[in-house]
Amino acid sequence: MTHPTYEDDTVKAANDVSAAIVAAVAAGNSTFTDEGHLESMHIEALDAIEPLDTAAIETIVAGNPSLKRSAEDDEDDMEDSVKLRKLQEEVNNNTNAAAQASGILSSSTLSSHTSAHTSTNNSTHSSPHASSSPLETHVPTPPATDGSPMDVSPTPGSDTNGVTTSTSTTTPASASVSSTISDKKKASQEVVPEVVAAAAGTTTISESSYERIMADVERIRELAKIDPTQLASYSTNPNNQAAIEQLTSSALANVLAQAPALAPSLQTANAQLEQQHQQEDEQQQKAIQGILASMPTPAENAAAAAQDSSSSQDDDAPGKRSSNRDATNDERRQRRLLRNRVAAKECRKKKKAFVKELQDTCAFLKEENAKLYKEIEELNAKLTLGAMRADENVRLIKEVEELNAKLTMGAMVAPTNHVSEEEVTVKADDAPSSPVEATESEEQPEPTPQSETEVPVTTTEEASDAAKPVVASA
DNA sequence: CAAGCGGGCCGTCACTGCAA
DNA sequence: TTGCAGTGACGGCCCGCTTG
Repeated sequence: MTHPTYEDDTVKAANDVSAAIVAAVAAGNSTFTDEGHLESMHIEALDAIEPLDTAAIETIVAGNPSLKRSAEDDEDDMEDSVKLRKLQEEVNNNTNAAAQASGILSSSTLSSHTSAHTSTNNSTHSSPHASSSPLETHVPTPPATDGSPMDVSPTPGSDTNGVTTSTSTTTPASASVSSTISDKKKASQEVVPEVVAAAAGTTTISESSYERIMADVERIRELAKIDPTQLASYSTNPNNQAAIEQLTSSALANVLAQAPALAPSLQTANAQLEQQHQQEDEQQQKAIQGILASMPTPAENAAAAAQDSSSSQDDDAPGKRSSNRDATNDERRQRRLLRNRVAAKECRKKKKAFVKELQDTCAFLKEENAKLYKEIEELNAKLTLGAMRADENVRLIKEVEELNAKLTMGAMVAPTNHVSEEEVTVKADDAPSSPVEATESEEQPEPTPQSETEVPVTTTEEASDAAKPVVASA
């Protein structure tokens, strides 16, 4: 797992220490309970296992339960596995973002800060198998963990559960660490508090994640009681780099997932960068003004004026109209050209900004247009559906009218064929007196689309009943 | 690998509008 | 009227890409 934004030396320094820890574990010194172990370790043992490959390291680490990551955050748990993949995706994203930021900052004086940040990440995110150096076991300050056992905020020279967190100040052998690594460590330690502060002040790390991280840190510290010289000796073997990177990837993903903590620092860096650019522009303007001011010296002006048989007066400040009168034609031309160069630059700059703004506006309008088109399509679809329903209603109404007409026709025919004269007489007595009432009573059972299906199955008697008033009125 | 081509950047010229 | 800022136009140079 290589992070392109990390400075190679810094990564190497961090990986060197981590690799040495892994090597020491592989050599059998997996339980370090006190400082005595440190002194009792043999460098020869480390030298013997330097050619250790990735598979061997994983086998050894897997065989030691105390070194193995807990099941809750290992691949044994499918859920965590999925989470891990997500975290790794976030890591990639954050790495890209950091790469961009680093690329931006690399051109400025802030590059050292950026690289220090990233290197700090690399050192802090190590897994127990490839733990970071005890020289820089700086852990993000836990969010309000009063008296919590997880509160392992690093204090140089302080011990937590008897584990020395900073061998650079407590272990005499640390002096033998290579100067290159020491320089990198110093650079990292200078910036670590900023990151820690940013992490503690601006981000909210979930408790589970924090516990996982702290568990890693604890394991790291247990493994970290190794002579730095041994670490350095192991780290010199390039064959171990791949194994180190592979082993650090898991814990790295855990902590890098909290990378938003770096956002405030990156924003600050960007703001500083913009401020620096403004200062550079101002300096450039001042330089140009200085050139303009220095070009027509009074002596030269006097000489030129004498040649031109014109009066020689004291030169005024640049920009004043009287100054150019005293300058020679060539001087005036040079000054004009210089001003025009600057003006042309400004104009092009302005033009580019304008074009960019236009492009942004165009992109925005395109997006907005697409949204509106989609909305129009939706509304048209709704309209079409409504029109279909209206047509259906019209069709149903017509059908009802036709059925009513049929009923009417059937009723007109029915009395002559099927109804006896007596019934007609009786019914005629109950019939409404006026035709208006007859029509109203007929229309009373207004057929609805739901009742429309019942109309065709109306019996002849019902039909005749419905038609009786009509017959009576007729 | 050299030639051609296109794009970007820069310097310069010419012109316009504004202000002293 | 004069100086100056702003800007379009033009040409030169450089760089990257494509092509034969």
